[in-house]
Amino acid sequence: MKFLDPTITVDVVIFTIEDGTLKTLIIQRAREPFANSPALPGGFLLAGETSKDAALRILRDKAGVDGAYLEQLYTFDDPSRDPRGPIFSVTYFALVPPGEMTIRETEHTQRPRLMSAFSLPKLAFDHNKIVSYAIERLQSKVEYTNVTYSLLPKLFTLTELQKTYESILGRTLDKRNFRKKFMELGLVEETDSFSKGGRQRPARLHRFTSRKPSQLKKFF
Amino acid sequence: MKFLDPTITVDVVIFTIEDGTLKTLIIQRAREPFANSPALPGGFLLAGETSKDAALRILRDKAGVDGAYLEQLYTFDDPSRDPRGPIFSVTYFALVPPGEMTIRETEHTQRPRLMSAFSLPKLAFDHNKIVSYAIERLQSKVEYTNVTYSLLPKLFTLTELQKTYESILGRTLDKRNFRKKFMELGLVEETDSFSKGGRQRPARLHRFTSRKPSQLKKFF
DNA sequence: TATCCTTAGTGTACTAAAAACACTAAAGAC
DNA sequence: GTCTTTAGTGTTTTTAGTACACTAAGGATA
Repeated sequence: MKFLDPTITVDVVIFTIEDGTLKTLIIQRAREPFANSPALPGGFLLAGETSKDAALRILRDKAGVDGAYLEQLYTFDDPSRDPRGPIFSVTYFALVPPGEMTIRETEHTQRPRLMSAFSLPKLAFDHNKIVSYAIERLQSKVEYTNVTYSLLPKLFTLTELQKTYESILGRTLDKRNFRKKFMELGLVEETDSFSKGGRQRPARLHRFTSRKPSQLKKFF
Repeated sequence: MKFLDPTITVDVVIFTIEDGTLKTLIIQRAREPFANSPALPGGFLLAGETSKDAALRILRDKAGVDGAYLEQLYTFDDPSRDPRGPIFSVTYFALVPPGEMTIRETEHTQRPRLMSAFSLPKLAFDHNKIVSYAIERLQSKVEYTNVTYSLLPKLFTLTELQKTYESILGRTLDKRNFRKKFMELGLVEETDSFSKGGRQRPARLHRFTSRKPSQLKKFF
């Protein structure tokens, strides 16, 4: 009876909102296999690291982000997923507020960029599957929890909040019902500040009453 | 830069219903670490196996079950979870209809038995955490999908169906509302058979209209 | 400085789903 | 034949969800 310890990698789906669209950080692989293919940021586990440590390291190195929301997604281990042999990928997804990423090239990754999560090109390995899985998870999370606080700046307008939901769920929501829900549930509260710089009526800025994950009965 | 490939184990939370209670298969470890402690059935990955293969093998070897519902849960890798060092556990949960298990001892496991999932003793490693996680997942699955077909025999009474839900959710449900929901959603259908042997009015036996997983809008 | 354009902000009426609730039916035990 | 036990069945009330249209305020422009 032979035991096998497959190699372990960690891949991270890093979501953010840009131009009202849900986007994911995609890099271009510098090396084989799948050299020059677009792929998720990821890498091998280093000695002494947990998978979460590795995910945090990838977030820091490739996106310049500390303290983002991070959640384990699934472990992919189909033997055909990597031509080099059986390689387990423990996957995570991260949520980063708009504009907080500092995208950096590294030795093995080129041309890191944000791409629309819903219309990605063919990615290396089984990375398209991983992204689909992450979107699915994000969509259901967003309907039953307050995680969106980690996709928005500290202060935001209710329209920005709504657009964030719409860009994740892929459908439009009713403005009045949306606001009613949030105010009734006490998830957000008014501040005394207003948005500036638009060429229209300024919008009141709001903040989340809590920036800790919490489960909710219902949502949309 | 050193890469590390931690050892990979697979642990399985095997649920079934016995005496109207949600139970889990628990074994007693024959060896260190945690010799003689109760624990989840599990083991190391064999050469060429995926984690799912290993979970199916464990189900077959320890519970004598083929073709049960099986779903990956989470990958636990806290460095302190195993005194031997960093060992990743890819965990699964399985659903087995009542009476379909053939519990077997194996070389490394003694006294396999079903125990109430909600009142387990202290288990080896982080196995209590794994069970909590599995219960949580099962509870939410049961509210939004038809997975319970895999916890019931082909033919069952509506009372058995309701008791299954109640034992998983840990609360009682209204008989009329429960039946209405199932019939309206078309999840179960009547058969011409009736339960026998009770000392009361026989109950009509029902079956699921479909035994494939499907998502539902709402439930309980 | 008046008008226009754009986004902000607000409440009510209708519809659908969930929850609460109590009696009759049929079999076996005694 | 009576008692005990579980099976089986609809309606009403309550709650949550959905649909919907106008006024407000600032910047741009003529």
